[in-house]
Amino acid sequence: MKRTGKARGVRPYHHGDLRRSLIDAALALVAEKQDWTFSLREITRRAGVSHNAPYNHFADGDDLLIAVAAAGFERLRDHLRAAVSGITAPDKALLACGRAYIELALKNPALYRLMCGPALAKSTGSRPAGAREAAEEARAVLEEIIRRGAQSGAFAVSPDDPLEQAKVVFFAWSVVHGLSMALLDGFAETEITLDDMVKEIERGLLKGLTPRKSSR
Amino acid sequence: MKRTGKARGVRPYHHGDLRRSLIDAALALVAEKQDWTFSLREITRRAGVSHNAPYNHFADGDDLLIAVAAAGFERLRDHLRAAVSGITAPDKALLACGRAYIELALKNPALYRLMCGPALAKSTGSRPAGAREAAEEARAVLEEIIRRGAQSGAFAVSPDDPLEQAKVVFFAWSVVHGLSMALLDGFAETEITLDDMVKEIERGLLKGLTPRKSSR
DNA sequence: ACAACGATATGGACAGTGTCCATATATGCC
DNA sequence: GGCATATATGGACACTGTCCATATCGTTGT
Repeated sequence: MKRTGKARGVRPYHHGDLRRSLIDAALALVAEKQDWTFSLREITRRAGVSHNAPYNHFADGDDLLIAVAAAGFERLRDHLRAAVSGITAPDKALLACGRAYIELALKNPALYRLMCGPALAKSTGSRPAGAREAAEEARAVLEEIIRRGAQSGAFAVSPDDPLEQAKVVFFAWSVVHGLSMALLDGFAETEITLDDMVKEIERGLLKGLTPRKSSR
Repeated sequence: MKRTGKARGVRPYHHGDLRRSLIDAALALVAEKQDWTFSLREITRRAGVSHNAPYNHFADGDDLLIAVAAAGFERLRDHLRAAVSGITAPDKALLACGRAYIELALKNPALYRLMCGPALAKSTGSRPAGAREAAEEARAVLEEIIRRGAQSGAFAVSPDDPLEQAKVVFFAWSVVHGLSMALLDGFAETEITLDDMVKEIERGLLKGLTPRKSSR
């Protein structure tokens, strides 16, 4: 059963796929403790390896956490794709996308915070391939919706101005991100449900606050 | 000059106001390193005290960080108040408030992250008086603007429905928070300026995306 | 004024941590 | 087969958070 072996680099090694095992162990710890201040050694204990094993796959502890965040973005991407698949109306898709995003963030707050914090905070250069990539693919879901809405005339966005579309994408992303974070932070003093937030997205993002037929 | 001493509890002590000194030292470290992973002992070194001194004022390291976050919210509150003072038109005030918020967040990203992370993440009970208080006072600035806009008819919000107003406040806060974070996270692939964001707030929050005179 | 007391700071100690180094062991290629 | 290299292990060290006992100062009651 010897593999001809072209040194792909990303396959089971001596001890199995330890890199993946470590990331999974860390993901489990984040989910359990809702925190990522656990020690690197705790991860190795859970994975059943020596306390020095990670250094063959990660530069240091932060590097491992970045990889964990990357895994989180992959999940987000898949979740968003699944949520909007089959929905053709841009406004419906936008709401479904926002709902799915918030849903996932609230399901594992610590992981979401981890994704937003350390991983993205560091200079963009040092991020492993998967992280930036998955994050951009997640955003691509939203981009596609905005683009379709601009072309169909459902959104008040010029279909021929990519920069304007990019700004709207940025804004829409910020809205759901902000909603998620504000809720995570317990910033909603009043009881606010997921449906309330979707309604607020509809109201605030689609319709705006300025009266349609002003009384002036 | 002896004070009659009614044990107010919040005045210079034996060694001066060490509690405040420690918070200031930590604030300085956060600003310098743009990170809060430094050790408690490093703070004590900078403050010139023993490595055990903090334990007379804080339960543990996290407790100190929470106090640092509280100090950050006080700054934010003051900054917002200063930014909107004297602006009467609700829509102008809203934009000025958002601009000031983002401005401050971008000036010290690490502090802003700290405020949003550990401090607010923990259960609301354990937070020191100042934190929640200052955060609510900061939000009160926004609440006031929304309330005025609702009453004057500048915003499409019922002036008699506090819950509706609360939701709009929540949404508006989320928007600026999300914009700040998205920018901090380097999420804007295209070059986006502060003015761009204010314009996007105006467009997205006030006017909305749905065409006014739809072509349907 | 003075003594007793509580609050505040200090130094010592200990387990746990991150990371370097040298060493062992498996894997892939010839 | 044998060798280079990637992968895992154990030892070591400085550093950290936090507990404990001790020293010092401020306040309060009398």
